[in-house]
Amino acid sequence: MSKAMSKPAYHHGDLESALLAGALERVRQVGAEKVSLRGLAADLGVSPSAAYHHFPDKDALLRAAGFAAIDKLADQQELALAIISATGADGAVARFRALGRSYVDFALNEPHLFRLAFGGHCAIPEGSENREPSRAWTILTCALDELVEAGLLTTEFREKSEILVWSAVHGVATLILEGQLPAEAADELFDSLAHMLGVRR
Amino acid sequence: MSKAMSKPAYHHGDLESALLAGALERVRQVGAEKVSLRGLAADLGVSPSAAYHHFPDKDALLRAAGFAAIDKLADQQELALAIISATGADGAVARFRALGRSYVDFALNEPHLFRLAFGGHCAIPEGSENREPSRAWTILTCALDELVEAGLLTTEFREKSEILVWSAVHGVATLILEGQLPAEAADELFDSLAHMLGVRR
DNA sequence: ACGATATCTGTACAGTGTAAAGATCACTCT
DNA sequence: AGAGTGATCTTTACACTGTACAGATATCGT
Repeated sequence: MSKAMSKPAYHHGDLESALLAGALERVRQVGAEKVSLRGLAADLGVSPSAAYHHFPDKDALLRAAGFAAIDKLADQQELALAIISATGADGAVARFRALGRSYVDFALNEPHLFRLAFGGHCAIPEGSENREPSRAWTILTCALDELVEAGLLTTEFREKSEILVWSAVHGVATLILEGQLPAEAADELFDSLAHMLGVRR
Repeated sequence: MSKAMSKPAYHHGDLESALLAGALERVRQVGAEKVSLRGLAADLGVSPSAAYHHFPDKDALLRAAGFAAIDKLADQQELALAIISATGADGAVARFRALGRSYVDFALNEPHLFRLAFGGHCAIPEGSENREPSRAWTILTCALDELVEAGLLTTEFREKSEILVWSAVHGVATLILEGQLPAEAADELFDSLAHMLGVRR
């Protein structure tokens, strides 16, 4: 009943989390389409088909790794928020900007993880009414709430801003990543957003 | 010296464009990671390794197909512009909105092509100074010019809008496609953009 | 007409995902 | 404690993949 708790178990330890961690790291290094289940199993000292007792598919393993990557992105965003707070940079605008920066930095520093997360492997199960908002979403809404509290953003305009901001930041990250926009585009975008939000009376 | 011009050539016709068209169609139907070079060759009545006289790699073929997909997207945008013009909808805003719609419609109607185009297969060769702007870019800038001419967009704000608008539309398309945003998010985004641009004095 | 060259075939190999059946260990129940 | 149960892993095997290499074949320039 206990799964993947502590390190020593019996045959291997616990393969499930080892597979997940290994897959995540391998994707991080060489990209999702170049990781082989067999190679991963070999590195873990386990037989080629051992993984099938923990994941129905290679795709299922990669999907799990993709969700872990999404989580890593959220971690990094929270870390960026913590850092900017410690730095003492006052404004809610600074925090807001730091969020955007950390998002595109993640995309550029970990392109394989970013593509794994948003490249079709982690599509949501389709009929999902009870979809809890993703961590990225809640982090974003909190930052927007701060802007509203600071009087920098109209309440009426706030709700519309959610989708706009997330889409813009995500879009610029992927477009830079795929070479469709130069790297400087990110800062220009942040300028536009700040100008656009901060200028509201 | 002539490559891939007219239909009848000698052994097969011209394999190069047949391979490209076949790859594009197969990706369209089942997704890039499920097309096999061998299966494609078999369907074309050709030996397994025939493709290697036209493309150095399977990846090279897929990359070529990806660029074709990008072109298809641009085609669809121009078609959307033509339609909205014929409809007689007056404003530059309507044209602008039609562009956005066609972009996310393409992503949702042809998810596999969209992912092929922006999923890492078509990254730009890195050191590209003389990068001519993509068709999507020029189409977008033209639409923005129209908005400026119509007096709906400040010239000062226009330049910043380019990156913002493209990023936002591309972002919302991929986020919807990956299930991170509901389909209605696209229209809400367009509202935000229209509000944001049109409201400028 | 005749080489030169581009195009395609045949064969082969290493590597892949995964299905099926058997082995091995931890744990539970009496 | 001892037997059985179920989870975990191994072995073996199969169909399939991308692609290298050595020839065959048809086309074109001269």
